[in-house]
Amino acid sequence: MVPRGRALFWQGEQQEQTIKVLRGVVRTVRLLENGNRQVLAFYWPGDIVPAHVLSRLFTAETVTPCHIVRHNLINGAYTRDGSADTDQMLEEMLSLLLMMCQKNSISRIASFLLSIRRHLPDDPKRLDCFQLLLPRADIADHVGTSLETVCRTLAEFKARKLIELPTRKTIRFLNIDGLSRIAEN
Amino acid sequence: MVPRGRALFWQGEQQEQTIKVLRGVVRTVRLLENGNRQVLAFYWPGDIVPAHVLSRLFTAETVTPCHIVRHNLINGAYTRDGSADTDQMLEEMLSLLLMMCQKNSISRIASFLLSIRRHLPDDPKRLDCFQLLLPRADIADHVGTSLETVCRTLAEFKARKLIELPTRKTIRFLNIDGLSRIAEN
DNA sequence: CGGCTTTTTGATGTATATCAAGAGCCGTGG
DNA sequence: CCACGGCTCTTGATATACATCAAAAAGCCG
Repeated sequence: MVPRGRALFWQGEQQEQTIKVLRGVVRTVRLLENGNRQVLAFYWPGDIVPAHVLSRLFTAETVTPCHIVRHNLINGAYTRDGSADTDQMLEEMLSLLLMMCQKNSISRIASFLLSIRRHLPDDPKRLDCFQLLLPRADIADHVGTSLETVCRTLAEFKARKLIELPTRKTIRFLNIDGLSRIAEN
Repeated sequence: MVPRGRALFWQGEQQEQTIKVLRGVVRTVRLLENGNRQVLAFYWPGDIVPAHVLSRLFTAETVTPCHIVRHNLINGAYTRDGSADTDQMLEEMLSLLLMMCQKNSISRIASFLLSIRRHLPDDPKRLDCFQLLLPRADIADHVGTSLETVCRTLAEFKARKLIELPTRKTIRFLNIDGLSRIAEN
């Protein structure tokens, strides 16, 4: 079990591994010259972090406490096609790029919510609710705004009855179509 | 010779080729849902457009009249490692991403100018001047602003004596360090 | 020389960053 | 069990960079 906020590898250190997430959430991050962070992607239970292709460019960190398995590429029984990892990274970067191309943050946040929806674990306490595991700052650094804007946008979605936020880390989706329309801009 | 404004391949049509630029400039472009364009990259004489990896996602078009050679991957004498093309595309997407992460367009445009500087052909008529082959709209769609902002920013660089613009399509760099400082933000 | 495209510049409105202060939540330790 | 300190989050006020609309100027080609 890896506690939250730990680095799994650092930007620049070459990895010969692949990391599978069993429980929790992992993020890949790049530290920018101007001091800002860019979150490339989040990895959910079942996802694979292709460490050997990412590690040159990104740092991986646990967003929550995590269970992970490291697969050694050299001698381990590694079944994946080598190009699959590169393809996955390409896909991640493309989807981030397309997100960044959307002009206003409201549609970026809407499409982000839709994209993570299927991954969120149920909230045992509440019906139809999910645990929104990510801090606002992480969302902001992924979609390219400030965390204040994330807050305000979520508040606005709530006001428009697109979502509910029973607690800060709990979300209920009320109107998926409405969110989709906003996401399309 | 391919005239300007022609498509070399269309987003979605699978290519089994690679395209080498001998003269002129090529751009790869993606049409976005909201009607906007995103220019992924420009290709200068000597550059290779890895058509077989890009063509699923991007369209390639000539920015100026071009001389190109198409290399067939299947039976042609193709010396490049297959993964080199994927790597190149990754690099292109990463550099675009990092560019989009810079918050203000002034630094994006500064770093863009610096990045194309070495590729620009000399202007035979003027000393120390280069032919700025790209239309403002292409620059805008690459760095993610409006073409008006590109104009104003160039005008500002001129006012600050960082560059000169003897004609619309001619540029002289007066203060590279100054531009670099702006690029770093 | 007209007519077309590209570029420039101006005026205006707006989204969002930034600064700031307060509120809610959580874990630790008394 | 409560109290305290430190986080994260929320909300407000303000400033500003930039998009957008519009019109004029410059360059280009037949």
